[in-house]
Amino acid sequence: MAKRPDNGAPANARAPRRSPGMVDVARLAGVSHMTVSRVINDQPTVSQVTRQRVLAAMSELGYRPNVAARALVTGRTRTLGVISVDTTLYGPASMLLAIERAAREVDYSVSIASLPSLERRTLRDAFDALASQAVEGIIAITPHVAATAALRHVPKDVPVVAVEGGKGPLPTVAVDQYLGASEATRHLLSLGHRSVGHIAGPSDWYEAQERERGWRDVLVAEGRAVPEVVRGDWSPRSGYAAAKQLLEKKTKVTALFVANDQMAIGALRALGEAGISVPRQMSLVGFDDIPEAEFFSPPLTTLRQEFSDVGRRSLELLLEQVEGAPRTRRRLVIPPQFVIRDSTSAPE
Amino acid sequence: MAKRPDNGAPANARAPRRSPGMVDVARLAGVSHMTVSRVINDQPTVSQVTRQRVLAAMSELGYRPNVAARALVTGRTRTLGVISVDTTLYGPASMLLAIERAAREVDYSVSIASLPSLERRTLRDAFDALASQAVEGIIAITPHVAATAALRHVPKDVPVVAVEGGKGPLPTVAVDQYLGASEATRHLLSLGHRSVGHIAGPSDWYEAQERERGWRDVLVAEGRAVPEVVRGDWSPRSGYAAAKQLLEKKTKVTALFVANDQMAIGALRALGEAGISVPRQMSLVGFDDIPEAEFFSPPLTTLRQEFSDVGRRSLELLLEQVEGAPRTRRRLVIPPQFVIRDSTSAPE
DNA sequence: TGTAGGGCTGTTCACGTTAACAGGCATGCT
DNA sequence: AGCATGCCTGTTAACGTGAACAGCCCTACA
Repeated sequence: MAKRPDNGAPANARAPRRSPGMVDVARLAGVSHMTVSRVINDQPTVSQVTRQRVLAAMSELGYRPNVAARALVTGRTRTLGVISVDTTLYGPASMLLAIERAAREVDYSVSIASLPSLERRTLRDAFDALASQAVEGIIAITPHVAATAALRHVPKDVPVVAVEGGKGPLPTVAVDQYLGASEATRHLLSLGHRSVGHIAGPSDWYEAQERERGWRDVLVAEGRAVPEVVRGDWSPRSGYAAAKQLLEKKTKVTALFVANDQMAIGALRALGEAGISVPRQMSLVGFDDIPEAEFFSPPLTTLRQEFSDVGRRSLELLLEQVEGAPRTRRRLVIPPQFVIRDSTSAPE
Repeated sequence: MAKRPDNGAPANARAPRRSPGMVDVARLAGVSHMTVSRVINDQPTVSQVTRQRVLAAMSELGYRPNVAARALVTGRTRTLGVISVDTTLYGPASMLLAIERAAREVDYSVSIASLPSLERRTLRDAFDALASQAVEGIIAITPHVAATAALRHVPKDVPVVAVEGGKGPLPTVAVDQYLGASEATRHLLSLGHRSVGHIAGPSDWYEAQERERGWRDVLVAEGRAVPEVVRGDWSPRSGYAAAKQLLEKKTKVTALFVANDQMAIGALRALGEAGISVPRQMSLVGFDDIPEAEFFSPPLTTLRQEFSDVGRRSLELLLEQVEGAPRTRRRLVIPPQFVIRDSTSAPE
């Protein structure tokens, strides 16, 4: 791209010696390059003495197998890709971490591609970036319904596992958001609250939809009023704004189910500013159990998602496809864990 | 590794057709594979008509360049590696995200390797994992002093940039922790506090050391008493424990500089439980400005680190090395930004 | 008209590895 | 002794791409 002269520079300090290859090792060990290959790949048909000699030569030369050459001939890269939304969020970050750890354990490396926004175009870009690297499989942490939908229109020549995606044709790992939301709502009702308000996540997120649905269904089933939903974008700031907005409404409520912990801390702040005491005047339940939740004021009742579990499971599912059976259409659902702390109580 | 029969299965539904290569495109377009190569690499010496024909053939066949073959012949992989500690923390996660975005923009892909613990052995493993993939450069987000030290003993054939590492032989990008800590401490003193307590981070973290040093130096310079430090591990829980421990000590203090925001929320909780009002009876300053900090009760005065900036800069530094000059020994220091909110005030 | 030169295209080779097959050399059996 | 067998090792041929060089044709100029 950049035009350089590239000719008038005789000072070729670029590559004084290129890195040693199998032939170099072979020469030093007095064997053929093929024997070196066999040693590297742990094939049993090499005598102990030869193996030792080769090993010695390898370490003397600081030999490293050339992955490109290997990939070229085997057609396998032992690389996996992870597509993820904003990896700054606690959930995606934890999953990514777990995936990488588990992958390295079985000798796969992990490439990442983040998703700046939620357009379909963007998912394609991320997918292509990964596919161009010849990853052998992709885990898509794409909680937007739009993104999950876009996943269906993606080339089928590379295995994909969706995490937290809606129901689709792909193997999926997800936490049971609906169940968690139901539990939260039922818990609040059982404490004696007449109804429960809801600060929801962005409407195009699968998780937000499910949590809202779980909440709504319980209220309806129990014959309670269903207050109007206020919506945030998962950020503490939006939770703050949502709670403020909620307080201005006529519909008074004594309990609030907030779709994630970050918004909950914003809500907590807004409630504090309005002089409303939690849980005395308002009960609050969050979702996620981020490490901070236990130390909110008051400590937050919430639903714990085992993100690292989700990450590990999604990798398992992916490897199944990469190494084995052609198409699994499994959907793995992991229940969240209800953690009761001090932000919920009976109404005054 | 796994022994399969692999012979008695005539149903070879494995690879009905292998993916098309340059020769296939070339044949379809009626040119040589070399012309296809030229089109792909945007070389100007291809006529418009030919180029169009090749392009058409490529898209008809769904051709994707084979990165392995390309890497084999060029010796370049256009892959970068990021080694990072616990990417669940807000800082590392933000940097990783910024790095990936910036890298993709210039057509590099990013592989990750996490660091389970802080032993030197582990850093070597991570480094090796990346090096075996033939990454062209590595960004090491390794705030442990031990890890940074270990970085020195790493093969020199691949460019490395250290992020938040101590002073060493490597190019480095870091936030000025010392400056931030000084500012925080001076701010508290200027409000009228006699001295300032400190909840420090783990002693083997470079950032923790610098923040402690900045705090201590200001106290000493101003001739104030230097209270004993209590140490946490960055987690909210440890901040909670540290604050509790601090309250039991005889040395009473009216202001506290906490080494990060997560510990600050733990401390806030402990203070709350002890009936100590912030900022009336105790002023508090954190570090990082995580998104939640603004919504603590009360909103936290803290030092903002522009993590995405750090990430972007470190990538620039790395690319300089990868693509250009042989050895930069630059150290880029970014000042943090002091954000005053409601957790600090004059003492009662 | 001859020829130099530029624009465009093709041929050949090398990159470092694994797959497939071909031995060589003992050993053990008939 | 002859031959099969098993263990170990080597030879050769891909894999798909880019670098280097060679050559074609057409134009411009002497």
